[in-house]
Amino acid sequence: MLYTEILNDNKDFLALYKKGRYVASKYSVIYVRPNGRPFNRLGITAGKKVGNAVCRNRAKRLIRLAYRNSEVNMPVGMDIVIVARAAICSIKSDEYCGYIEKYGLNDINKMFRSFDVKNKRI
RNA sequence: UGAGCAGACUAUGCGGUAGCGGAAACGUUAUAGUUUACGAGGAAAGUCCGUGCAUCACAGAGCAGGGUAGCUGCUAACGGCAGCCGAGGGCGACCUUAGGGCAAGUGCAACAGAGAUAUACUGCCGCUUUUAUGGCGGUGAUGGUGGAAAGGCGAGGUAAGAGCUCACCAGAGCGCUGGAGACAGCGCUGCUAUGUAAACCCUAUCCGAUGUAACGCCUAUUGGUGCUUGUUAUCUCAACGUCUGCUCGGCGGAUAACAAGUAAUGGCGGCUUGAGCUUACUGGCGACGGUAAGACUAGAUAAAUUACCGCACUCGACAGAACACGGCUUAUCGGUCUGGUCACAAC
RNA sequence: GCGGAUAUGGCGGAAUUGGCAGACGCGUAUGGUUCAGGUCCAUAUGUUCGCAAGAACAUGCAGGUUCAAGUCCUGUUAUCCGCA
Repeated sequence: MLYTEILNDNKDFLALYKKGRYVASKYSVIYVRPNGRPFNRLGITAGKKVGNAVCRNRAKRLIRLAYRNSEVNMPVGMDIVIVARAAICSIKSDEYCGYIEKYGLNDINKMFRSFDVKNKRI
């Protein structure tokens, strides 16, 4: 991945859930927060509720694929965590990629701008 | 042809495009990049057992605690497997089986019933006496209760009865024969001994603890903290710590101050060449063993096998390695093969 | 990776050494009390079959031991928790 590192630390996850903004949908929940670095950091969560190990792995793969496909259009300098939901196992990858390109990108950009405005005011 | 039994194998296939993981080669000061081959399972799962490996402790003994339970073998080991024995089921192929001991001791057996591990309500019989009831004695055949009533059933016997005697059957002990053994067969003795050990327990046998986040190596920096070593001071010879829960016993004197070293964090190793795999021959009824040849075939650290397209068909189940291996158990769409059995029909 | 606990009516929650399971409380339904409601009192309340009497099945699920299992043993499913 081009501008992206892997978000690894439990502290960062917790901070995101507390202070970040989020968009929920049927398949996933996206949390976003600016990190003040020249690259993005991506974390993926697939909890026990999603399904068995095969399901969880598939969810993670789909999310990584979708992120890779639309990475070019993303803003830079964000922490992003995507939480998988149970419905993601039963759909094709096309559907999820399409969803991310159509709605997810929009939402992320919106949220990113809203953070920007806040920072300028301060 | 139908039904049924046992065992083995397999786990959609092929092609294209893009992508992921570590490895090798090329390349670069170094990144980047390019190419090549490789890249989840029969259960990878549950974690129910057993091993290896690593560390800790080693001075051992006893008790406690836990596992196993027909015999003989196989194995690194096992609670696994194979063959056999006993018991039970099936017409049969075959299947199931925690299958030592209650004839060492203790406990428990509700309700019902006279009585539940030893007695006597109704009976039956004998003797006695106020002759219509009581007393004494014998009896466990009769009645009902119960899961179970003192081996079963028949005959003899008796006042009535009773293994009291006898035949057959079941059980126990002893002897002989066969077998490696579990056990089987035969004979004799004897007269009986309720069930429960998946109740405590007894017998035989096995078991140290912790798990690769173990553990080893390298490394940044002040202070505090833990550990180790050295020096000094104080206290004393029985407390404290440790060795498995306890006891005996063993080992370390203890506390404070100062100095030096070390650990944490991160990285690397551990990490995959193995009680392994394939093929051939061979020993054994079999589990399994032996010999020879060949190949190297996942090793990640938020964690890699995917996505899409096309074709084919029977339309694709359960499901994803995290130190490794041997089993067991559970989940599973189907398909293929092999060997027995029964029924019907034909020859 | 390692280890532990729990499961009983609609809900909470009993049932001691195996011995009549559905105690007790809440809830629900019906009736009474009241002008009306609440409170209070009484009765009923697992499922199936049955006119009824009653019978069968019921302690997460599947087996086993026992005369008898919620309780003992084995396997399994779900939920919850702990350690690192």
